[in-house]
Amino acid sequence: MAEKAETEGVSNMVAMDELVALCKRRGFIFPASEIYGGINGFWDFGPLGVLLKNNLRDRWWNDMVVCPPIGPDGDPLQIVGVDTAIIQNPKAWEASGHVAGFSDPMVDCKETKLRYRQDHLIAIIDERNDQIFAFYAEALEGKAALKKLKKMAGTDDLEKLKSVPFTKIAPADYARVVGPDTEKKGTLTEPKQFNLMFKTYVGATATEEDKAYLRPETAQGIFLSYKNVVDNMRVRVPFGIAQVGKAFRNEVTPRNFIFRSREFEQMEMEWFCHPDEAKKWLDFWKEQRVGWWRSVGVASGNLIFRQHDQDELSHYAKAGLGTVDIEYRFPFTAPGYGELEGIAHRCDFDLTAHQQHSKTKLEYFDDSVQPPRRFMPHVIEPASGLTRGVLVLLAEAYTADPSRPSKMYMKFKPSMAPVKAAVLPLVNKDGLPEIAQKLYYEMRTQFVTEYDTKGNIGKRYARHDEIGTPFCVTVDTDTPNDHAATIRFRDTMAQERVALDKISEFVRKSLKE
RNA sequence: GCGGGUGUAACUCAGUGGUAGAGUGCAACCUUGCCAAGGUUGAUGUCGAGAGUUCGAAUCUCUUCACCCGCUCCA
Repeated sequence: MAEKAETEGVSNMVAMDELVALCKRRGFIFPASEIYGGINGFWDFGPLGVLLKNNLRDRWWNDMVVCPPIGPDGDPLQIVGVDTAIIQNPKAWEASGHVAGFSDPMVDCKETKLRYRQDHLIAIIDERNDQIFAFYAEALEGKAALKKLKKMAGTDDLEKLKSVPFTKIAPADYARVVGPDTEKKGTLTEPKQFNLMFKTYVGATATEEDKAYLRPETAQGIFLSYKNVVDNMRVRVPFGIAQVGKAFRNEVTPRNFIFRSREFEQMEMEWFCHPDEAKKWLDFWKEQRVGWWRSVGVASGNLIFRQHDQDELSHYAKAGLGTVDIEYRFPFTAPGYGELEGIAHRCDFDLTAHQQHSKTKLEYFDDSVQPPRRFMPHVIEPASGLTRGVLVLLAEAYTADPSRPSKMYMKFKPSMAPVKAAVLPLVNKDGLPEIAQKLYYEMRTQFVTEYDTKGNIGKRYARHDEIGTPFCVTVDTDTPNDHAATIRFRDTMAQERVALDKISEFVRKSLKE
């Protein structure tokens, strides 16, 4: 990957295996259940990883709920937070479309070993000899497809061919089907169901009637609590409800470290607004969110917007203004990009669905305008992966530097860094530890600070480079006399001498940037 | 799920049937007085797991698990 990235002119891109190794070695992220051989698609956050994740989460929560942005009208937006149950009434997932839509029947080709989504295929039926050709919808337009059709049909006359969705073909007829990438008949297997929702059982008896699901997205919990929030919290449309929490998906193929795992964490905010204002808010949140990612230290050049094509839109977004993704240039996608956050116009899909299924009125009555109006709010949803965000921060921070002993350092924005400062006595004697410890006791009450006396000073700097500590405070032999210590900056390795009683303030200021 | 690859110490890896190794890291002490310096000492492995072949398996066979790459999937 690193080589590929370099040839494409992408500089400073870390190879994933190096990043994964660092994450393990320095306590960011471990394979889950490793002593039992691991478990596919699950990862544990180690001591540093959880600090990093919490920093990102807290920042999001602060910028969404505690201190929401100023809106287009110049007033602060109104956003409240919730923390809903991971397991809800299973009917909620029927209403949301996940029970039906969260499973994609797939067919495999025994000949070519390729796999196809059944609903992505088109069947061309040759009525004269009962042959059926399966094609990828988009591949049908090519000349090669035409050529293949003519060849297989044994004639140039294609008038007799009929096209139907492949889902209409009964598996019993698959023996007559020629797969998309082969010329043989009968190589496709029966469709297999891939249900991406985790099932569980509520109650100790665990019968089919007790079946429930682990949420595949946190958003539904917000829609389910929407009525309670509106009824009890004096919120007025437009307003938002935010939530951070775990979600679970039985991904077909968990891949790329924590990028696609089966248990992950989402940061989602549902913004409820009048249908006529959806466009305005979609544009607002789009800019707001990409700006936010920049503010936590992601370089603009590694972020792009990508508008979803009509046919890839989620079931809830088909009718609306679409979905735009904020994508990041991950090491494994470079020079391309991978999804980090989706900003979707969910229309009134969810509230309407829950209103129907639950028979509970969810429409909003707005009497702040003349004449008063009743409507189902539309939803603009900025939904990002916290877990993916952590991966972005890690990939973004990894900075090669052959000139320093560690050969690299983690260039976290100081406010995101797991450890903000380290207090290091230059040598572990001559009264230095006592002074350093006193300083450490003061600093640790304000931000995550480590105190380290082990090994020579170079080794300690190197270790803190690897975990991305932005400031190392070194108490040296002059300190007892001048009551000052040096602050060593991670990114430049430069040093600045600062009075002991000003050091906390110095670090605190730097963290606000 | 399919195909290919990998799996040996915390990390990187050597070890092709005969007593499990190196470097780094880690721990202790000494030395050291600002960038992984030096010295002494020390700990760590069911060689991913299970079964088989063999007098004997890290090594050969089978099964399984995990990770990586490709396909597929990714609300």
